[in-house]
Order: sequence, then structure tokens, then C-alpha cells
Amino acid sequence: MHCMEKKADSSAVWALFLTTHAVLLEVMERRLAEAGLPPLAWYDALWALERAAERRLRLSDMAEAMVISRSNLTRLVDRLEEAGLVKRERSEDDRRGAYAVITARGAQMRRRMWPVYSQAIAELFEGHLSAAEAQAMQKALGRALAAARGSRE
Amino acid sequence: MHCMEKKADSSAVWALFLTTHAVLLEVMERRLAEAGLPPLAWYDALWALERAAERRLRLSDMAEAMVISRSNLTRLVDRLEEAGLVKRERSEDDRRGAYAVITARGAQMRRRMWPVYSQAIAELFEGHLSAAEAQAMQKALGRALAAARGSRE
DNA sequence: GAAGATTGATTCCTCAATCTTC
DNA sequence: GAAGATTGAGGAATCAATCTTC
Repeated sequence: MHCMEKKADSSAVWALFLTTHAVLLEVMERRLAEAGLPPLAWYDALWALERAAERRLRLSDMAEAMVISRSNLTRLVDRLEEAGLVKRERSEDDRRGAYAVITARGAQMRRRMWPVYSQAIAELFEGHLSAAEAQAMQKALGRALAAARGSRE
Repeated sequence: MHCMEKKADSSAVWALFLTTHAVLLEVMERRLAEAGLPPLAWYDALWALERAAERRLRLSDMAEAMVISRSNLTRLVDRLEEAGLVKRERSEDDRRGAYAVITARGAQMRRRMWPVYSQAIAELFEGHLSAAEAQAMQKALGRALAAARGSRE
């Protein structure tokens, strides 16, 4: 019985990937809620805007960046706008388009959320990866993501 | 400038983890829909039942296994039952409880979904992991998941 | 006619009660 | 009173139109 390598069953890895995602997000959302903060989707939206050029994004680009549908994004921006964290601006050059722009209060909210979120990432995820594992994961997921995006035509 | 290791920024790994999850699920759901098949949540539910002892689970155990809330599961089982893929059975010993049991049609549906799903897992995920990467990922995620579940009291 | 964004209708999820049995 | 499950009401996601501008 030679060379009985432990070859990871990849379908098991996929199942683990899904379960870990679900459990970690559940814990993170709960921590944000307990701190009186909005859900992760709001963080994602605010962060996407804050790191964009001139702190603004075309709605379609923002949807692409967040990997959500356009109609979903329209309503998310509605809620963010109503909370005063974002505002819409009509595009000058292409008057079909609209920008979402983060407001000062939006930036402030993101800064309030970050400690809770980053602490959760460190404690629940990052803290369990060795440097080598983090690198392996980054490479592998990067490849999978690029391929999936490529084949999405 | 000695030892300039490429240390993966773990927060970047987390971001990549989230994005990859979102994109891959999007593609998988689309493939199932295009094949005229139900969403992944149905597969999860059916598979959880099929691998359980006597092909049945207490609803609360099923919710736990699927990492969804109880009320969410109640309604998911409603839909599955209406589609004839699952049926509820009252528990004999503890008459508060209910079981979900997979039906023959449910098992058949799971078998119809599996080729599409497994093909997507292989092509979009598994195919991009080397054996070493799969092992690293399994270990790391396994640790993170166990810790998160443990600390969830 | 196509791209960018929105809307209406439906489905689905979530939260706080509620009901029943322990 | 607590555990198991369900319900009603409200919020969010989805799909197929729709509207406007290119």
C-alpha cells in the first residue's frame, strides 16, 4: 500500500468553502447589528465608492464591482441615499448615466464600521491562515475568479 | 533589502474570498436556471436529507446543517413539499418536532441537478486548485469554521 | 435598436411574536 | 419556562417590462 497520499476531495473543499462563507458572514452580520451598525452590503458599497476615483462610480460599474444585479443596486443606493450616506449625481457627458457619490456622513459611517469588520476578519478568517496558506488561497482563488469572469463573456 | 517576502495581505484574501464566492454562485445559479432546474438552495436541502440517516432530518437540525434560519427553512420546506420533493412527518416521540423526509421525486431531482452542479464545481473551482492548494485551503477553512462555530456558543 | 437606469410584481428572507408540547 | 416549529409583517432580492438617452 504505497503512496497513500491524502488527496483532498475537491468537492469536499467546495462544500467547506460554502459553509465557511455562510457561517462567517452570519457571525459578522450579527456583530455589526449588535453594534448598531448597518449590514455588510452597506460597507461594501461605501468602500467601493471611497476607493474609486473622485469617490464616485457609475451605477453600472458599481454593480459590477459589488457583484450584484443592477436593479438590486438601484434599490441599495436608494436606501443609502435615504440614510444620507450617498447621493446620486446625473452624468454630464452621457445623460443616461448616473453616479453614486459617497457623502461625508457616508465616509464617517464606513470608518465606524471598519473596526468591527476588520476585527472580525482578523479573528475569524485571517487569524486561521498561515502565510503559506494565505498565499496558496490567494493564488488559487485568483485563478478561479479570473477564469469565471473570463468565461462569463 | 533582504527577505522581501511576498506576504499576502490577508484582508485582500478575504475580499477575494467574498468576490469569488459571489461570482461562482452567480454562474452556477445561472447554469441551473438555464437547464430548467431549481436553485442551489434546493440542492443543498435535498442533499442534506439524502445523506442523513433514514433520509430524514429534524427541521432544526436541517436548518443548522444548511446554515439558514429556522423560519427560512420552514418556508423552504413549504416550497419543496409543494413541489413534491419532500414531505413532512410528525415526530412520534417528541410531538413538538417535525421531520423533513426526501421523496422519490426529490431524490430524482437531486440526481438531475448533480451533473450540472458537479460539472460547474469541477470547471469553476476544483479545476483551478492544485492538490497542495486544495489541501491548504481545506485545513485553513476547516480551522476557521471550527473556531467560528465554537465561539458561536 | 442598444445602453443605463428604474419600476412593478413576485418571490424570498428576516425579525419578532405565536402556538404547541415538553 | 424552554424547545421546536410556524406565522405575519416588513425588507430585500429577482425578473421581466419600461423609460430615457445615445
